[in-house]
Amino acid sequence: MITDQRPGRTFPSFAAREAHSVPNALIRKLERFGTLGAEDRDWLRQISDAAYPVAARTDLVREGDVPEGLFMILEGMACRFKLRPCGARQITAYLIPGDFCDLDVALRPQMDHGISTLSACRVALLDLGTIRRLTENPKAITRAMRMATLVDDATLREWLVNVGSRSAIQRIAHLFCELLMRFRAIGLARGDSYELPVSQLDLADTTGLSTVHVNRTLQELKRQGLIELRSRSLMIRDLPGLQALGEFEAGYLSLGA
Amino acid sequence: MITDQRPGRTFPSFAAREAHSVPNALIRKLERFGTLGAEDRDWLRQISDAAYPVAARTDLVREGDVPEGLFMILEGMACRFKLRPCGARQITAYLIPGDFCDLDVALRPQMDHGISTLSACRVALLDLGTIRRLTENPKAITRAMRMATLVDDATLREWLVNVGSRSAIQRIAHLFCELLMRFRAIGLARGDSYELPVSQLDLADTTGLSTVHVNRTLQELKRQGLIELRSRSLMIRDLPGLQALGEFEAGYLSLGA
DNA sequence: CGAACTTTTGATATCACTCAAGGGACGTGG
DNA sequence: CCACGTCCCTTGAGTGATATCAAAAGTTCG
Repeated sequence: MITDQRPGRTFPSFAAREAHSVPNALIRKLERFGTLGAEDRDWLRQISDAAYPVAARTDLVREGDVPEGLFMILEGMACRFKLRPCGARQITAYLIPGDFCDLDVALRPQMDHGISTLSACRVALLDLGTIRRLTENPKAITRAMRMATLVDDATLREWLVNVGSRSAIQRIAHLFCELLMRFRAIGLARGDSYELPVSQLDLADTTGLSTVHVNRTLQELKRQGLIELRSRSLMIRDLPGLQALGEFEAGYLSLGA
Repeated sequence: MITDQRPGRTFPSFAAREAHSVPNALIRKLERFGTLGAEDRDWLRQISDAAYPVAARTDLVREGDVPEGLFMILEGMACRFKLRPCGARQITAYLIPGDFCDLDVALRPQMDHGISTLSACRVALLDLGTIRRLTENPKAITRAMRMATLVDDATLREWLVNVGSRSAIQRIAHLFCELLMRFRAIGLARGDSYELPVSQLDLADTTGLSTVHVNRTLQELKRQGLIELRSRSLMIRDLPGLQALGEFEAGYLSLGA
C-alpha cells in the first residue's frame, strides 16, 4: 500500500491558490458556451465578490425547502444528494467552482434534493427576482447558463450509466476522468492532477459502493499505476489507461464543442 | 409459477383506447403546471394531429446526431438510452404520452444519448424554429414545459438513487409506482393498473439488473401479492405495500403541487 | 409451421457488502 | 506538550445478492 500521507492537509494552499483564479472560474466556465459581453463579465465578477464562505459539510438547501435563489459555488466542492428513509445518502452531482444549481429554481415550489458542501466553500446566492429577470428576458448569459445546465443533465445521465452498469473500478475511473476535465475547464488542474477534497465515504455515496470497497478499489487503481492519491490530492499517472478503463468519453461535458 | 398468459397481446386495444384519450395526454400533462389559454390548447392539439406513427424498437435519434427538433410522444412508450462500447444499453428515462425531449435542443450541438421507441408510438416533431421562438420569447406554455423538464430532471435523480442504492426488488417496485403515477396523471391508468409495453430485457437495462434477475424479482413481487403482470399489463394489487417496499414518494413527480 | 424473440428455470460463479477491529491524522483542552 | 476524541482510512474474514452460462418452453408473426 502506497499511503505516504503528508503531515498537513492541502486545504490552506488550495484556498490560497483559488483566491486568485476563482473570480475567473464562473466566467471561464460560461465563456466556453459563447462570448460574453464586458457587461456580462462585470456582472459575474460582482456575483463572485459578493460570495461568502461556508464550512465543509454544511447544508445549503435541504430537500423540501422552498428555494430562495440560485447558489453558485465559487470555491471548494459541494454536492447534490438525496437521502433514503434508512439514512443512506446518494450523491447525484458534484458542484465545483463555477457550477450553480438550476436556472429554473423560480419555478420549483420545493426542492426534491438537498445541496451540501463537501469541503469549505465560497458560495454566492442569486435571488429569485434576478433569476426571473434572466429567464423571462433571455440574453447571452442566460443562453450560456442554459447550456451549462444541459451539460449538467448529460452528466447526470452519465452517472446513471456509471452506477447502473459499470464495475466498481470503472465507476471510480470514470468519475476521476470526468473531474479532471471539469477542473481543467476552470483552470483548477495542474497537468493531470487536482485537489479532490472528498472522503472515501463521499465517493461511496457517489458511486453506489460501500466505503470498504471504495478503499480497496482505490488501492487497485494505485496498484495498476493509474493514479496516485495522497492528502486529498489526486494525480492521474496514466490518463489514457484510466479513460479506457472507465470508458470515459469527454463529449458530454462540452456538448461536442 | 403463475404464468397464465393470454393468447393475444393487448396492443390493438391499447392503441384503440388511446386514440381517444391521447389528444389530451400532452394537454393534460402541461395543464398540471399552470393554466393554459385556449390558444395554447389549440396549438397543442395541432401538434397532436400532426403526429405520425413509429414502429416499436425504432431509433428516433441516435447519440451523436445533430438534433432536428423536439420530439413529443403522443402514444406508446419510448426511452432515452446510452450505449456502452461493449454494447450494453442503459435506459435513462421512459417517455410516455405527453412527454417530450428537452426544450433546449436548439442549444445542443449534438445528442449525448439516443431516443428509441419501446412500443409502437405516435410521435410529433417540433422544428427548431418553433422552439427558438418559444424559448426566446417565453409564454405560459414555455413555463409549463420548463416545469415538465424540472420533473424529468427530478425523475432522473430518483433513478440514480434507485440504481445506485436500492435492492433489485426495491428498484422494480419503485419504478412500477412511478409509472402508475405518471400514467394516472395523463389518464392512462385504470385504478391501480396500466399497460406496460416493455420487455424484461428493457426492465433490466433500466434497473441495471440482468434479465434473469429481473425475471426472478418479478416472480417474487407476484409471490408477495404486490403485483400481477400478464401480457404486458401490470396490475398493482397492493399499492401501499409496493410503495413502502420501493420507498416511493410521489413528491418529485408533481413538484410538490 | 418455422424463425425470432421473450420468458422461465437450474446450476455455478463472483463481485461487492457487512461486520469487526486496528491504526493514522488532526484538533482540543488540560 | 501530552491525552483524548473524532474522523478517516485500512485490513481481514465471512456472507450474500446478483451475474453468467446454458437450455427449455412459450409467444408472436410472417
